Amino acid sequence: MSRSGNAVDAQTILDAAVGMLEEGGIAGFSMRGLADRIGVAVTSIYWHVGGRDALFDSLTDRLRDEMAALPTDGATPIERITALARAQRTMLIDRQHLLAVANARHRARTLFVPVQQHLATELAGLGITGDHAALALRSIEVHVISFALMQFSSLRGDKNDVADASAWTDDWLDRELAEALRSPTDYDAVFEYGLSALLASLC
Amino acid sequence: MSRSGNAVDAQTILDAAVGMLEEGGIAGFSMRGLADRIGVAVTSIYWHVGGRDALFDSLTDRLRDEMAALPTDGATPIERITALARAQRTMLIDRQHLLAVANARHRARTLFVPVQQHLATELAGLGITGDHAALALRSIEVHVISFALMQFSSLRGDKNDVADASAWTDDWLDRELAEALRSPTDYDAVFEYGLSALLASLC
DNA sequence: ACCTGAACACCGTTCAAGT
DNA sequence: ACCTGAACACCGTTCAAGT
Repeated sequence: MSRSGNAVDAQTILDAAVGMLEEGGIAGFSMRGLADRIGVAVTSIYWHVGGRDALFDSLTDRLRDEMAALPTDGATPIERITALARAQRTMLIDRQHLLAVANARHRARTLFVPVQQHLATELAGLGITGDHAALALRSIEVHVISFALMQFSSLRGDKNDVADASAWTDDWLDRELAEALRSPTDYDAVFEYGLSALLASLC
Repeated sequence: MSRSGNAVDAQTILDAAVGMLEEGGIAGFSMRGLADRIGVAVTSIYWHVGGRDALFDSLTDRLRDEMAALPTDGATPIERITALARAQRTMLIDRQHLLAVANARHRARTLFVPVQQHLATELAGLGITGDHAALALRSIEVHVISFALMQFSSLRGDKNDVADASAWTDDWLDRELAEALRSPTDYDAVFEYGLSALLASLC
């Protein structure tokens, strides 16, 4: 419908898929809708990129490759690790819907791969190697990715935050705590809190 | 099909839904399939519990209520917090599919509600109150839940662990680290590592 | 090599009709 | 009050047929 030239290749299809996902999320995505958006029969998508699963896998691979260029500046190893974790988190939140796509394919952790080697180098700079390095690396990995995953998920259902919070009446043990728990979660603060706890345990 | 008596009420339907989810996961669940399993017309489910979303919400509420009875033994506040976090994590892994259901409704964090008050009490015992307590509480919350969510998701796509690991050749900077990263993630160890880092930052 | 339409086997949901 | 069948508007995927 929306296209005039007929240069339909895998890249064009993937680009259109990203656009569609950014507009309506994973719930708003369908093979048929994607075909309409490109102006082609559904079946032609199957020829170029395969089915839904294959398409989602390709999008995941694309996002993973984009993650290779994340900035890693900072004076000390700890600062560089922090910067890397923050930058990746920002990018994942930015690309919420693609993260959801990776997760739908159970491949969210794949997105961490390009960061692993950088992180291993920084850990080595701190004298952390072997099993300990592997543990630290994976802790940071899970913290960054699962956190983004959950934040994304929570933002979509923000009414629940309020509903659940109604359980916190003021006459409960700590008025300031009750107050804080009644307002929506400050994900940035919670992320930083967990990250610095993880990094502190390294030294 | 499978029932003879005709006592079809909301509870029976929810129980059957849990059974169906345990067998085939969220992907294997459908309203029509559930109706067949009970031996009733699909539309009768709509009368008793509402549509798919309402049904999933009810299952989430049920699981949330079950979380109220988690054991909290330990000599010190830190030990009791640790025990609580571990017990909840074990239960979430046990009920993987129901956790996935809650997540599909963007209500995974709801599952933490029954634990919140216990945790707040223990934090108060450590002299932690107000905003700091809120931050600590939510850090533990996100750690427990998002971790279980991700572990569940990863286990379903375990082939990726191997595929991604192929990037780790031995001639890379740290042989022992490469070795460790090539084998599948020990989620228990990573969970404990992150949890103790969080708790250490409390004191 | 590329694109198509038709068909298959599914979905969730609504609603008028039954008892 | 409870349950039904029919119908609507969707899905993803396959495959033989076209050019």
